[in-house]
Amino acid sequence: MSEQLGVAAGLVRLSFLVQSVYGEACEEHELTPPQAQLLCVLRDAPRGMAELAQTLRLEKSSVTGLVDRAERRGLVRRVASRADRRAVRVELTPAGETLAGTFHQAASQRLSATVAGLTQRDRARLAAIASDVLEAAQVPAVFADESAG
Amino acid sequence: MSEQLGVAAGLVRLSFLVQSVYGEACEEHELTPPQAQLLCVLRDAPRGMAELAQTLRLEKSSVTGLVDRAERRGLVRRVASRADRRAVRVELTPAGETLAGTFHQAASQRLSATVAGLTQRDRARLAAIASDVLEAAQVPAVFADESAG
DNA sequence: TATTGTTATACTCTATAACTATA
DNA sequence: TATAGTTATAGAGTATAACAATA
Repeated sequence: MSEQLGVAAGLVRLSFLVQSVYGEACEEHELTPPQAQLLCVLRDAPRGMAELAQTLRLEKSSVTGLVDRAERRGLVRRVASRADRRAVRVELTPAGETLAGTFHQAASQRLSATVAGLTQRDRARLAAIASDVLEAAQVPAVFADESAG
Repeated sequence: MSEQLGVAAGLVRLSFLVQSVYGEACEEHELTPPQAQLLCVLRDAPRGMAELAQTLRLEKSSVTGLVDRAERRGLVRRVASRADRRAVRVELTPAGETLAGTFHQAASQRLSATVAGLTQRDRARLAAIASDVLEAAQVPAVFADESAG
């Protein structure tokens, strides 16, 4: 039995653990974490480049490169907007949609396994507390929920 | 009031939030997240390169570069081992020690602020549940605890 | 003028493969 | 042979600054 961590250290270490598990799911699907994030965001709906920059917390020029590489791999495509001739909408290709779905499922399973040792009650508490924190922080939904909840 | 997330989505989104807050503390101190992690690990004790690779989950060659850049910035230094002439020990310089300390404090404060909206009881539950998960997962301590608890 | 997006550039981070030196 | 660490190389990711095109 190790000592009880403070909440700050607990959050940091837990987040590194989660990122590590998420990264394993990425490797399994030959995705880098930023690419996986991109696909997961686009699963919800197509986005413009500026919108992606805001959601992913990146500079516009970084999004250009990220989308370039995903497009080169056939996972997303740029579609010209008809309303605004400056703008593009980035959307998943069928291959990207499939990959995004299987990735999301695999990541969810790995994360569930990571907390499988907790009691049912503690898992519910963890989910509830996380929801509270996220709601207060107004975080963009960068990973979809698919719980029965 | 948004819906209650499932535990997998809650963990992923929470971890992105925490990484983002951690990243802000990094920027404030002109550190990249991997550099900050390196300093925080070395705060505990000097380490060999192979040991660092394991703790940070990086290849040895990646650690070489990370330590190179930190050393160039005067934050760490390589000290030849006397027991094993192949080996080096990486340790914090005084400047690195100071920076590591103020970074850790700043990050802790930001994280505490992030969960300040929770009840005292929920914060304690979150810390306890995180401890349980981390203990089960055998995670290396990449961010020190300095709570009273 | 403001916004959308790209290009040019530079640096950090990371892995793989091949290497040196020591154990 | 195995281990500790570095070098060479290549690619992803990121930011800043400057730019083009459209609103």
